[in-house]
Amino acid sequence: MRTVPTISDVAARAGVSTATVSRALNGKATVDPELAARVRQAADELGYQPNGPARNLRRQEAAVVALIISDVENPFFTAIARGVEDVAHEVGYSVVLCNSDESAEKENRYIDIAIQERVAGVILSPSGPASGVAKLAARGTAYVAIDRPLADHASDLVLVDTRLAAAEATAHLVAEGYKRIGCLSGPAGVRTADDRLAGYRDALRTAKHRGSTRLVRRAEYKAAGARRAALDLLSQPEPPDALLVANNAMAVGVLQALRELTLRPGRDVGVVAFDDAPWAELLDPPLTVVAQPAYEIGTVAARLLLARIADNTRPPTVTTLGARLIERASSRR
Amino acid sequence: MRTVPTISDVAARAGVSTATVSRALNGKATVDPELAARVRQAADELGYQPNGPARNLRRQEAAVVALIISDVENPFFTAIARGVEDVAHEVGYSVVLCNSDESAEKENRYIDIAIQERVAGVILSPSGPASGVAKLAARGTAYVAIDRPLADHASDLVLVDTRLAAAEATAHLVAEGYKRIGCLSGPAGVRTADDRLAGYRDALRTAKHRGSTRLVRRAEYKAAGARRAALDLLSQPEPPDALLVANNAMAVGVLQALRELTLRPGRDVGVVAFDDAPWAELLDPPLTVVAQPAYEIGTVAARLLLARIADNTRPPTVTTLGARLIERASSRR
DNA sequence: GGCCTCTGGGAAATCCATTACCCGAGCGGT
DNA sequence: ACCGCTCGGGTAATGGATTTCCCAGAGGCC
Repeated sequence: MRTVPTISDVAARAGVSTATVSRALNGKATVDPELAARVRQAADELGYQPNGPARNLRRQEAAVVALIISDVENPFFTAIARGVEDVAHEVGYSVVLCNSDESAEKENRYIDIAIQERVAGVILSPSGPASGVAKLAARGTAYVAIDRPLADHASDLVLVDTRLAAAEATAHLVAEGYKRIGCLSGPAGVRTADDRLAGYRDALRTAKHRGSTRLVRRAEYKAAGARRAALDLLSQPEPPDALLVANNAMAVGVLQALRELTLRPGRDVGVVAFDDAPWAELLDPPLTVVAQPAYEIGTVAARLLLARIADNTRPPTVTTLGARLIERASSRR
Repeated sequence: MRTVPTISDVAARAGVSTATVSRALNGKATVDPELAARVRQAADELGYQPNGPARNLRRQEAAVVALIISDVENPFFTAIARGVEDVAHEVGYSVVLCNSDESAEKENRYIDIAIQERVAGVILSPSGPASGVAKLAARGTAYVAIDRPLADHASDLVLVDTRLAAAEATAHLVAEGYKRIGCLSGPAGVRTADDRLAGYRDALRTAKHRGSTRLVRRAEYKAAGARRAALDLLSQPEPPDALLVANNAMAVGVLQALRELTLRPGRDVGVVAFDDAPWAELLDPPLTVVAQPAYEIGTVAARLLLARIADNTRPPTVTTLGARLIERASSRR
């Protein structure tokens, strides 16, 4: 079992002190260039890699940001991850991605780990308002919430105006002549789900449509639950003739249900779903979607986080991005 | 700026030594239950969270495994991530997900970070045979390669018999009566891409079909390149009447191209693509796919890694999983 | 009762990089 | 020639948890 070289090994080999090695390797100004070169060479020859834990222990902070998202398999969140990563890397931070799976428990576990590892900051999509972020705040760890707001208003927030987007999507269905527009949203208590439902209701009210609880269902943000809910909605005596679907995964379930009932999107049941995906336009008919600026959410959140890492006393901000309705044929008769 | 409680604060409050606090909190056998309770209470009251870097420094290892994948946005890899996570969590390890983006440079960067942070082990899908894993081996860090083999045979490998799967898929197209079967594979040098192409050729040979380089194109494992390649392939004088497509993202590009050329999958051009996705059966016609056991790759790799963390002298193993052809209508005339 | 063993728990060494502090050499100014 | 300053670089303190080593006390045995 070979032993890993430490900074003293490098120092010995270069004939200098460990302090000089540290300064040279971290590019501190005041090191003779020739010495610095000798140090770098010694480090290379030994294959020296600084011991991260020791460095972080001393520095009291790791050049790492944690990104806690609720579903790694959802393209919306992976696009956010890309945005965060791109910005973080520019300034030498690494991103570790943690999957909370919509479970408050896993989310808390990852928050604890983030605190223990003394990461520089955390970006998270909180599973609920009673989130473990309080611990981050208590600790003074920088954090930014995305996609869903937090009960407290102590930190930065990056949101999408999802209520407005839902209203626009619904208004679009109204304009296309659908009469009994239904809504399939996520779990009660999940803010995006509540907002999308509220936006749907806003638009119905504006259009003087009669809403009905018979036209609304809520389910997990997943395909299976959405499929069951859609089957249920559509097999009623007076079924909806259009559906607003609150996310990508649910859209899959809804489209499965339509297929099982041999109903055609568009002609038989208008469909608009949240979140664009590469395959949405490959469907027949192509799926009308509300495209959320996922990548941008990531970049904005990352920049806010970096600013907050630099100065945690800055006042909290709320950034609200717009979503864009992409009209395709699934919402046209 | 409040100061974070340390183990000595807990020790003082519980009226014991730091050694006892450490033992109590880590569930070591030999601590008086009453004392242990007092320690736990003190820790709770102070909101004590052990300092990870300090712990890892002392332990010389963090209870973390790094998973380096080549594309976070590819459902194949996110499914693997789930598998790894599920197994790792059972035994108290955390998983950090790193996205190498098919770039050897980013991959190397993440390997360096993994080494520096002294993670317990690494699971990675190597971008190429000349991968930075040599550093892991030199360091004695446990690692497992997935999806693609490594030049050395020094560690565990979890693969899919992708050559066989490609041959089966091609044979299926032959059986369905397609005559000029083309192949769209990933970049040369990427092992999965080479294997899939080889399997395709195996099957043509077996079926006594004449292959032709005119029927083969290679592109990045992404939609855009695949779209261009497909347009190119299909606008030749004697275009293919069927295509084997080497991954999920490429399938999107191919289907876009078919749509642009108003060619219908199945009837006009048979299509089989690697990787199943929830939306594959929503297409019209539904897409025939080669479903790789992604989740299982993750669980198997994680278990191998844990075994190797426990004992790095165990002989290297190669696990080859099978893929399953799911016949849908896109490969039927 | 005396001696040995076993057990719980404390003191202090340890992990390794960073950095505060300090010292000596060299240089310019008078 | 001397003083003071700057600059490069060494010494040693530091961060916080774990773990080795050792001791005191309890209990068992003859």
